[in-house]
Amino acid sequence: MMNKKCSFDTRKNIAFMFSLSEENYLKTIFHLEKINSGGVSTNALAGEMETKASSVTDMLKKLSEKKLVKYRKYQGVQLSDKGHKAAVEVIRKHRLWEVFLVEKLNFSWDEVHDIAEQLEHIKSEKLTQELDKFLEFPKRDPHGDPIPDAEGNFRIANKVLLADLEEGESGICVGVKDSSTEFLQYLDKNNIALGKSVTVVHREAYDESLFIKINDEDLHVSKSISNNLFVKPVE
Amino acid sequence: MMNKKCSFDTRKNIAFMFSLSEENYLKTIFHLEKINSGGVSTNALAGEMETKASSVTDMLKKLSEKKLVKYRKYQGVQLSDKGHKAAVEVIRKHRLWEVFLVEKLNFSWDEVHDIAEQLEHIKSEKLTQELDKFLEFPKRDPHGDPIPDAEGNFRIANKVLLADLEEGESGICVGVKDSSTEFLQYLDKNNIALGKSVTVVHREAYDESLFIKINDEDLHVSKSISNNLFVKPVE
DNA sequence: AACAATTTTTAGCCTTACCTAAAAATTGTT
DNA sequence: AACAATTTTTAGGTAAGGCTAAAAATTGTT
Repeated sequence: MMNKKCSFDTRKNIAFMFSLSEENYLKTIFHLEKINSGGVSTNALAGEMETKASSVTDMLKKLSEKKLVKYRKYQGVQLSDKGHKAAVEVIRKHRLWEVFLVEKLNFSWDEVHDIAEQLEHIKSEKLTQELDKFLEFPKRDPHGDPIPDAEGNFRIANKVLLADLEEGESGICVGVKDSSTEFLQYLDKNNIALGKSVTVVHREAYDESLFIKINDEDLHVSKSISNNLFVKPVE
Repeated sequence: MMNKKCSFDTRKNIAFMFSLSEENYLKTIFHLEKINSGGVSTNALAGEMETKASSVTDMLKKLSEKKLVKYRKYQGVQLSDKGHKAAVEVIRKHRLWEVFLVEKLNFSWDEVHDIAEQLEHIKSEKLTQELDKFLEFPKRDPHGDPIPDAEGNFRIANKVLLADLEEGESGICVGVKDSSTEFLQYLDKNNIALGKSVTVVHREAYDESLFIKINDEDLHVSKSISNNLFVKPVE
């Protein structure tokens, strides 16, 4: 009675691991756990996945049966070790493919998300490893997010929001919090890129906007900008 | 009542084109049309797709409604222009990814099929074009099969089976008919590779085996080998 | 502590892409 | 041309992953 169908291919019996949908849930639970650690609520998950709460409940039961999450009715959900591992693997693939698209195929950083969202579900351990090697084991993706290694360990962190720097402090741009096309293109337009050095010259108390110096040019950015750009504080 | 779900992603509304399953049917119909041109039978399709005839009938109705095939009950099926174009696009992507895996990620030619089977369904025209460019517009995949260009035209052909060469004739190995791991590894073991030159020294009448010379070494191959290796005849 | 508001779950349906079993059409043989 | 064999289609079901609407649990307010 076992059906030979699997998550990505009707024909071949490369039947392993998790369905596309399961992987997307695990990934999203992972991201939501980061934001407000503690259990993730059904509604939060529904919002993030653009689906209905009832669908989420169904899936949580399924993930729970597979021991991928710890789930208690009405009490939200948490990844189990097994689920955490699976989520990190998907994230690793997503970010490696983003590096590939930008570094090798001339994509800009605001174009890669949707394609990586597809590529992250390709099943082949060897493919992931060889891609990692081909890209020379990058530590961050094009948006500055850390790429876990083959064992699932994130090797870097140490980033703060530009908004959190004090007057006079400096940092190197290392990532973005908002990955929307609009924000990324704003950065491009104003010549802000990862790797560049930025110094907070003055903070306008009234609206919390910042006067910054970036690569010797002066720029005035609103709170909603400084709140979405990560920097690695310098010295 | 329209559902925002699409073929590959539960979350994003990149809702275009065809489902994974539809693409696999189109691709398989294309291959079967090559072999014995004329309509493709339901049973042939069921055999090739490892599914049941009744499932095939269901899908043919669906493809027919979408004008991807010409289908008349009990009379088999043929690709329409639209279906042909879609099938060629999938084949183009499959073969480009195979080149990528072998040329850039150190895969051997017998390992790439199953992964390319997944990658061929990734939706992004720009991705396909940029990949083609990155690979420097290859004309054949690692098994010697021709890669259609962006307009869907196959630019090469002119290959015959080694088995069809006469005594004394020569050719350059350009492709394989059987892509099984077993056959490909047999070729590797005997130092037969695409691009190499081969000459038929003598044909054994009884079993149709061939005594050949390949890169200055003598080799005796059975009919079932010579019948699965394509060569481009020389002069 | 009770009641209202909100969140979450349940129950019952839908669609895709499979399946089996039975019916219908086609093909091959005499 | 008739009948048997084969092929193909129809009818009715299943599982995954969605949905809506209603019921149940939790939370917040007085």
